[in-house]
Amino acid sequence: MLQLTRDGEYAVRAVLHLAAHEDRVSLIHEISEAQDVPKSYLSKIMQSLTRAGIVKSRRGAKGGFFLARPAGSITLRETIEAVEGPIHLNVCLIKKGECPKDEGCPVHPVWREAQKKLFEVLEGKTMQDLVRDAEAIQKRNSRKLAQAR
Amino acid sequence: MLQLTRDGEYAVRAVLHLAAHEDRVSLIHEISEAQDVPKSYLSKIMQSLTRAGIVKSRRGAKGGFFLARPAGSITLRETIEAVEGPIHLNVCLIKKGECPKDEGCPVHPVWREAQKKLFEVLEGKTMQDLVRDAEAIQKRNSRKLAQAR
DNA sequence: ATATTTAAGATGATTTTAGTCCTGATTTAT
DNA sequence: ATAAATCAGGACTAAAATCATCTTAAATAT
Ligand code: SF4
Ligand code: SF4
Repeated sequence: MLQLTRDGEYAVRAVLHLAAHEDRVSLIHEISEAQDVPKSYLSKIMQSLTRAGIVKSRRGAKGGFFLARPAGSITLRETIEAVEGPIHLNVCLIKKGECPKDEGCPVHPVWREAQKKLFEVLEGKTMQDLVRDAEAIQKRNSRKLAQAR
Repeated sequence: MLQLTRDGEYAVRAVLHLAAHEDRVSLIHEISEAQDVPKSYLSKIMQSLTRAGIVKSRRGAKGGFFLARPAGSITLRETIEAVEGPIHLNVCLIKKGECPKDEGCPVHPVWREAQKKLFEVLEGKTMQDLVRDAEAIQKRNSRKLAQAR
């Protein structure tokens, strides 16, 4: 359907939450509530993110999740690909020869270009950028609210 | 999975075939063989394309399919959307409020930008362009073959 | 020890994908 | 008129993906 799955969407929310609270560990329960993601589902998402090396976890009391690397080094693309697998807008972008027509196909280069542009956008924003953007939006919204009273 | 479905891929192949043979009607059977698309599946695809006003059909002997409009006015985007429905890279792009968090979400604008870039690419090539590109590729390939002998 | 917290795997309902097949409607040729 | 050709529409299906949930095991702090 050419649309992000819940896996990808939830992964972004979770990593963004960790980036916004980089100073401490966050619990599944807490992320789930704050980001509106089903708890047991989120548990699976976090496992993928951990295996992908984007977040780290500690089990047991005082355990939880935290970023494995600085928020400024984590992009939307890698967060999504950590849970959805590599993005390929069309089968012919998986690898050469995956579509038997790729050599002489005039549409193939168009998909390559489209995917390149998509990646540029998804790699252009780090989690740090997004946390800052969120703060700016918050500020703008409360200013608007103040004006409206 | 953030990937084009067979519907979209087959639709593009079919419309491209019609664009490359704009002077005459093409049969399901013929498109199916030339473009390597299952015949009965293609039949459904052509119905969607007809309903979307991209191709026209004539039934009966001497019937078949042909472009409803000049190849230069048909883009990849509309061909794909004719069979897959409107493209939305994430649910929040479906319409305002579809995701309850969209107002304060820092990721939302990123998806808007990504989709805009995708559309620019998919609208930047018409079927006429693609037919010409295909011819150019053909010429290049046969020249290479001649050199190699 | 015990309470807390993640890891891993099994399970399952629903939807989407990727097709097939059959019947009917329409057009053309004879 | 009739037969042949060709698309239109709908029913049907198998397999995979999506979106979860639940249970048990392992690790950690106190
Ligand atoms: S665009 Fe061309 S190369 Fe890519 S899948 Fe379609 S036919 Fe194959
Ligand atoms: S990116 Fe933001 S607005 Fe879009 S679906 Fe995710 S949370 Fe909602």
